[in-house]
Amino acid sequence: MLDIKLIRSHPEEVKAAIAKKGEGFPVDELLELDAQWRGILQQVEELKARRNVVSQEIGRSGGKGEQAQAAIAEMRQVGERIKAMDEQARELEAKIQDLLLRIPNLPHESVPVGASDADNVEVSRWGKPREFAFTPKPHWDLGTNLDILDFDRGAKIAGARFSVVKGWGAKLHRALVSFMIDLHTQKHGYVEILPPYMANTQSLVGTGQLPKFGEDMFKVEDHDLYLIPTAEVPVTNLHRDEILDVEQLPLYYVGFSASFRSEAGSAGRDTRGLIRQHQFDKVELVKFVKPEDSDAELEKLVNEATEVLRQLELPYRISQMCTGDLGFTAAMKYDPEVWLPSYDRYVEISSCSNFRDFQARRANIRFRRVKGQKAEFVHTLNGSGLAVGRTLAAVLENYQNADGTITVPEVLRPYLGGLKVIG
RNA sequence: GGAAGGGUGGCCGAGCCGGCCGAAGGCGGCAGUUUGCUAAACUGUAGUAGGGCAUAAACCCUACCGAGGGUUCGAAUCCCUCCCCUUCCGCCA
Repeated sequence: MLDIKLIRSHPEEVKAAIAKKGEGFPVDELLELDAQWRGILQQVEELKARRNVVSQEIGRSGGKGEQAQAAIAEMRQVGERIKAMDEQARELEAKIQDLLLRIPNLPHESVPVGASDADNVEVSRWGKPREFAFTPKPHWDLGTNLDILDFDRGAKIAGARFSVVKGWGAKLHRALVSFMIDLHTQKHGYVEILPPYMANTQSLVGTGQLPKFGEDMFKVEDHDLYLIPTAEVPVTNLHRDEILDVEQLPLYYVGFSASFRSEAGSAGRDTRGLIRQHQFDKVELVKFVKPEDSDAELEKLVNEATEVLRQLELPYRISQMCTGDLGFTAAMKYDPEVWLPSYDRYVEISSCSNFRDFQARRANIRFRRVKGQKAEFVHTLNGSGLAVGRTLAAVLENYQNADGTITVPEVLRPYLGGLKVIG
């Protein structure tokens, strides 16, 4: 959410910044409603001030006598007007609030301007895609042949885009989770969080999934609950409506959870394998920082997320999202992408964003620099560290052998009882 | 799911037969006084949000006692609905 005061004072700048994201927004309509609201507010507050004064007089006089009776009759009229105007003001305010919640975040000044993912900028590469002496198989074939992935039965149980991970595959998956969480807690100083897998409307408004993107989630019937599309939601909302001590910052959390996405609008894309599922596990990094630190914290976050790939020795590159590909909530975003032989290209395996105060304003997460001073909004950031299903796919494909077996990456062996090869 | 009791300022806690209650008192906070330093004591001070207001300070107004409605000239206080917490019972991993 943007600051309405910023929009009032710099409407043209706001419009221009939104346009860079390739989106339009009725800023003028919003300002018109805002002006109406303030007009009514002034009038109704005057009436309330008068009613307060007169009511006190009535109280002092005991409500007896002609004068008091007249005052009571008059205030009854005033009360009617107040009620009607309050209703108008409420309606306007609700509209304004709804509009504010639908305005995208403004891009960071430094983000390259572009229309789509075609204009994203590769900022770095690490490792080299392996040259296979044989034709590499996609992970869905490898996994099925080894009987560690079962897509048919996943479909039987729950439908398309669900899968079952089995035996050494499940163990390898669990090893990846432990490895990632251990790395982030032990080396990067994150606090481990196991959050609720469902969240209420307010939480989803806080991180920006609602009100605009309800269709992308699974809603629980008869409850104000959604299956979380990412641990970002519960973990960021840990501090909703809180004022943090400045000494607490920066706060680093590593949340682990399943993530549930309806994938509405992705029909026909990535239909094979683990790449695009309705449910996948993810290790998520979330930071709460002081505003002046968030730019540097984003760089650090990308480095922490990709440390997983370096230790797994998986080749990757980092793309910086252009203004047109930032999405609704991000001011700046880097996507680490892992090399996937079956796709013959780099595939997104993480997404690291700086939201600045966009989420903090929605979720009302603040901090106080000095006691007695006004609280300020924190900046929030998050990034996958990493998406576990995609990492599993990348490990299977990049570590496959000619005979269809999988070599276990060095760093994972301690988690698998020293196992060197699956198959 | 059933029964009972609760949700008041940073925290504890009074008020709850309607008006002088933004709200006693205590703790904590902040600024002073005293003191070689600390502690203690004493004095003073202090909520949040929105609007007036394009802007700093000041000032004024409005709202806020879990949330939303209602009654009333006037609601922390009365009525209704909902949410949350605690305890007991039932059920359950």
